[in-house]
Parts: sequence; structure tokens; C-alpha cells
Amino acid sequence: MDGQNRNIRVTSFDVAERAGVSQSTVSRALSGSSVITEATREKVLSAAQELGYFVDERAARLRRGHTGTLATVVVRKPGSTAKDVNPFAYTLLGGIIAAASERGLEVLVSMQGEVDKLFGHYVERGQAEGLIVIGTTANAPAWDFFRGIGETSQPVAYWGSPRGDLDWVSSDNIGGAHIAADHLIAQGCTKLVCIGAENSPQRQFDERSEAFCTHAQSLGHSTQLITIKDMQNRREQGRVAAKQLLDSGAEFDGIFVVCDAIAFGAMETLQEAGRSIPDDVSVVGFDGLPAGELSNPPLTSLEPDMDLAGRLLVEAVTEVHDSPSVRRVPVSLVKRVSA
Amino acid sequence: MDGQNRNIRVTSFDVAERAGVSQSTVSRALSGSSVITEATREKVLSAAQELGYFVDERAARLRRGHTGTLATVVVRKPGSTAKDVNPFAYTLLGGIIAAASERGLEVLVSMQGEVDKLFGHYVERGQAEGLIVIGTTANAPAWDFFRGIGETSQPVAYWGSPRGDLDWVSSDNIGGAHIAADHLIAQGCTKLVCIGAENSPQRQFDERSEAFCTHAQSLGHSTQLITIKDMQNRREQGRVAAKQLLDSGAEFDGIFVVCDAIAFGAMETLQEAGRSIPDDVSVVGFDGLPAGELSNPPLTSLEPDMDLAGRLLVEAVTEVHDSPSVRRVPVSLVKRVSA
DNA sequence: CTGAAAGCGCTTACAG
DNA sequence: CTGAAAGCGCTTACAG
Repeated sequence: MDGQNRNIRVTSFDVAERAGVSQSTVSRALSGSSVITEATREKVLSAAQELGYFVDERAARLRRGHTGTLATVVVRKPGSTAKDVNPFAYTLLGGIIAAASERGLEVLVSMQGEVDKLFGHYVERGQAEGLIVIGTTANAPAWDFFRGIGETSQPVAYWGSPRGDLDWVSSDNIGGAHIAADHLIAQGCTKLVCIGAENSPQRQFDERSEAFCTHAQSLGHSTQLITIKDMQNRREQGRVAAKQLLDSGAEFDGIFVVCDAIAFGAMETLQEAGRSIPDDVSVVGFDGLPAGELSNPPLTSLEPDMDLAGRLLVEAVTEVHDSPSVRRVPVSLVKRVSA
Repeated sequence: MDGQNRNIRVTSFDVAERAGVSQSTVSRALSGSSVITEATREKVLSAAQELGYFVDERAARLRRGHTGTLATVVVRKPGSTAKDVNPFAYTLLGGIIAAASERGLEVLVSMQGEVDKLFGHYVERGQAEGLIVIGTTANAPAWDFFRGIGETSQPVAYWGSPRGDLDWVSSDNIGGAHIAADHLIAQGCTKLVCIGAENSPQRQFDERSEAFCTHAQSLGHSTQLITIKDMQNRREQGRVAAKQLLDSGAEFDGIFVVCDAIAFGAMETLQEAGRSIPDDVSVVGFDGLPAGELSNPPLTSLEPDMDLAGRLLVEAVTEVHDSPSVRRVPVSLVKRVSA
């Protein structure tokens, strides 16, 4: 049967011939034009089905002048592989894809890390209506490149750029930090610690840290900030920070760690030093990684609504704005065992 | 500057005019045709750059007759959200994207679950050269749909279909199961158990189970199979299976669990019952999930090479074959604490 | 409501 | 080596 033959593309002309109408009519019938008679639409529909016809989107989009797709690039570290990319980024990607699909948009995904191979001109090439950039903050050159893209080619939306200057959408860091402080205090903790950052290239971490300390202090509690060291591995950052805290000799009974991956490392070191969690010290993380269910003990964390995050990102890139509007994704406490 | 204006698309004619050549020459120069003089190529290149010109891929691909892209659909359960999808699927997706990019292909990703909204005719619509289907086996209707797509529209490659009849590429289940048995035996285990499946809709699990038992027995060791019950949550399946094993009163000192997520649940129940891992019983999983680093204790597992998996999938869909050739992705032991 | 024609922005024979 | 022209498969004014 012709329609089944993969080598011969069936066109709208073939359908027109079979249905006994003009090619324009085929196009209108298939695109759902309201001007077409129901009878002729049915003729066309069944002819199309019999021939196994589908409209060629390259042609349709060229003619229409839009693409019906969104590009999203996941920035990764140079030389990294699929399993190195952060689960958070994957989940966010999933949220973006779901949200795009809700709006009838497709999504073109790339993972970029090598600095000499960065590409972002999807809009100019007629491949997408806009670009969403997410991924690791640990590749500054890549983010610089995409900052440049955003300046000449709109629309672009970002999540989690290193300096935070690009984030059109991000977690509600302040709200989350407040919840963390409130929760720790409600558990009876009085000597609070934040494992986080200050004046760091990681604006998100800065925000969480500052909001936590300010809020806890305003509630009359002492607070100490341990800043994470600059190193590749988040787990290791957590171990080092916990060791520093332990070595300082300071007393503490409640810790807010600005991200789950760091919290995992911190908990290890704390427990190795004989501190029991949550008996001696309560720990709250941030990001709500599913892996937190598995940690020892399971990690209480602040979880952003990832589906909403995807939706806001898609919206940011899909609706026209004069200036970037920062949107905050609400975060909720996932109570597990650590606090 | 005109080239910066986002509302007016700059075309190859504009570049031609600026460079003082014909539009055909622009096209040739930009597509790297070897027939073009170096001098005129440079003229064209700089004109293009000055105008901020990029070729419109819709037009180029329409004319060329190919798309330069691959579609991949991640099947998910109906009603599930971004964070519900298996980390394994995300990592595999990452491997596919990386491999496609290596070959100069882009990838269009969708996540599909709702049975009334399945779509797979990317090739017919001129959107892709081929389709890769991955994701959860827990959505049989979706897999049936994509099986149908594969029958009328080539090329399609699959990973992890429920019945296993569709898998062009999958883990080396047999090799992995052998490694698991050998490792457990090397740890001194003699009373072996497999938490797995037999004649199940999950062919991958069947393969692993059978290969494990056969191999262990051939080495002179007793072996017992606990089959997992049909339920939504893998962790829970593990808990139930471990409980059944415990209740059976049988002695055991080494367990191979056919997937990590099930192993996590099994370990919980085992430990709650007072069995120490790995002292009383060693446990080996399958999949090599990064979350296994966090479990209590960290899970020893068989990890497939996910980048190679992506590469094989891309290759399967990219090269022409007469019949589906099953490819096995090598698996290696990640030794952690549980065994 | 339907058809004939133009045109979206490219690539690629075909001449020269 | 370069240019003029055709054509990829659609959508959409423009007539009727």
C-alpha cells in the first residue's frame, strides 16, 4: 500500500487527489479551519488516514513563520557524562517538558559543557520560539556565553546562573529559609547553624543563608554561618563544612544546609563524630531531592514545586516582557527523619 | 543596527546583497561547499556576521529533505509529574542527548503518559529521522501504541519495553547477573537468594533472575527465588519481598535484587528485622543508581554504561537495519558497602 | 465554502 | 567558481 511506503513521502496533493478536493482545502481541513464544511472535512480526514498522511512540519512552520517549539539547554561541566548531571536539573527539565507540552509546544533539548561548542541561536535559526537555560552553576564560561545570547536574542529564561543575575525563575529561597528556621526552632533547637555562603558566586546559596540567619536572629536565636569551600563535589563540601563546625568547638543543635547534596556529606561527618541525627542535632536541607528518602537518616528538606518551576520558565519565555521578571517558586517542607 | 533587530528576519538575500554575491553563493559559502573560493567565503562570512544572520533551518531542512534531529519519548505513568520519573530514565535520556550531539543531531524530547494523547509520528511529520522510546514499563497501553508506531514508521529503537519484545538495546542482564553471583560467592555467601521475577511481564527482571540462579547453581550453590509482587512502588515491592523471605524461615546470607529501587526497600526491612548488612547478609542491586551511594548501607550494584547505552540507541535508530538487532550494554560492579 | 496562485527561505541541479 | 531558476511542502491572502 502506498501510504505505508516509507520511501515515498505522501503530500497534501496526494490527499487532495484522493479526496477529490484542492490542496488548499486539504490544508484547511487538516488545520481545523472553521470555514470548511463538515462533509468535506470528513472526506479529507479519511483520505489522509488511508494514505497515512501527516503534514510536514518543516514546510508548515516555514510558511507560518513560527516553530511551535522551545529550546532548552542544560549546562553541564566540561567533560562530564550523563550520570554526572545533577538530579535536580533533570527534574527541572522534566517540569519544563511537561509544561511546554501543556501549551502545545515541543522541546528541543541539548546538554552543553565544552566551551568551544556552545550554541544558543535557536531562535535565529528558526528552530524555536525561545530558549531556556538551566543546569550547573559550575561552568561560568558557559553561562557567560548564554548571557550574551540573552542580550541579542530574546526571549531567553534562566534558572540558577552562577551570579544569580540571570535568574528569571528560581526557588523561593527566602521563604524556604524562613520555614527551615521556624521548623528547627519548633523542634526545640536553640543553637542554630547555617552551612551556606556569603558573597559567593552562588547567589541562591547567599540568599538562603542570609534569610535563615536574619530570621532566626529576629526570633531571638543565636546563629552561626559556616561557609562552604570552593570544591567540585558537593558531598565533599558538606563533609568539610561539618568538620570545620565540629573543630570550632561551638555548640549547636540545629543545622540548615543550603542544599541537599551538601547536607548528605555533612550528615556523614557529623555522625562519624558521634553526633546523632536528629537526637543531638537536627538537619534541614534544601531542594527536596528524592534521594533524601534514602539518606541516613532520611533528610528533611525544602522542596520547590518543580512542575510549577517548569511552568514559570515556559511562561517566562513564551509571553513577551519588557524586562526580566523574577518569579519565585514556592517551596514546602518535606518532613522526614533528620529534623 | 538591522542585524540586531529581532522583528525583521534577515535572510540569505540580505547577506548576498551585502557581500555583493548571489544568494546561491551565500548558501554554498555558509554550508561549507568546497567549490567556493576562500576569498568569497570570507566576504560572505563577514557579511553574515555583521547582519547577525543564521540560516533558517526550517527552510534548509525542507529543501534538503532531512531533519538532522532525533525524537525521543520518555514514557511515564499517567498522571505522574516530573519528579516521579525514574532517575534511570533521566540518565539514559542524558546519554541519548550526548550521543546524538556527538553525531551532530539535535533531539526533540517529550514525556508521554496520558493514553489519549500519545503521539509518535515524528518521522512522518518531518520532525525527526527516527524515534527512541524509553521510560517506565508500567504503562503498557503506551508501549502498545509505540509498538504500533514501530511497525509502520521506521526507524524506532526501544529500551525497556514491558514484554522485552521491543528492546533493541538493553543492559547485559545475563552478564550482570553472573557478576552478581560471582561477587556474592567471593564474599563467602553460600545460601543465595534472588529477589526477582519469573515469567513476568518484565523480561529484563526475568533474565537477571534466571541467569543468577542458573549460574549460582552451576557453581554448586543453593539458590532461592522470591518473586516480587505486582504493585506500583518499587521500594514497597522490596519491603514485601524481604518480609516474605524472612517469614519463610529459610536461611540466607547473600541476596541479588534485580533492581536498585527494590533493593532499597528490601534492605530496610531486612535491617528492621535485625539482619545486619553486610555482616549477616550481603546485598547486590542492579542499575547503579547514584542514590545507592546514600542508602543505608551504600548499595553495591551493577551499573550499565549509560553513555554507551545512549550511543547504541542513537546508532540503532540512525543506521539502517533490516531487522532489529538486540545490543547489550556492558555492566560493571560498583562495589560499595552492602556486599 | 472552495480553488488557483503566491511565497515562506532555503539547496541544488543546470548553465556558463 | 558563480548565478539564475526551480522546487522542497506547506499556509494564506485573493477571487469567486
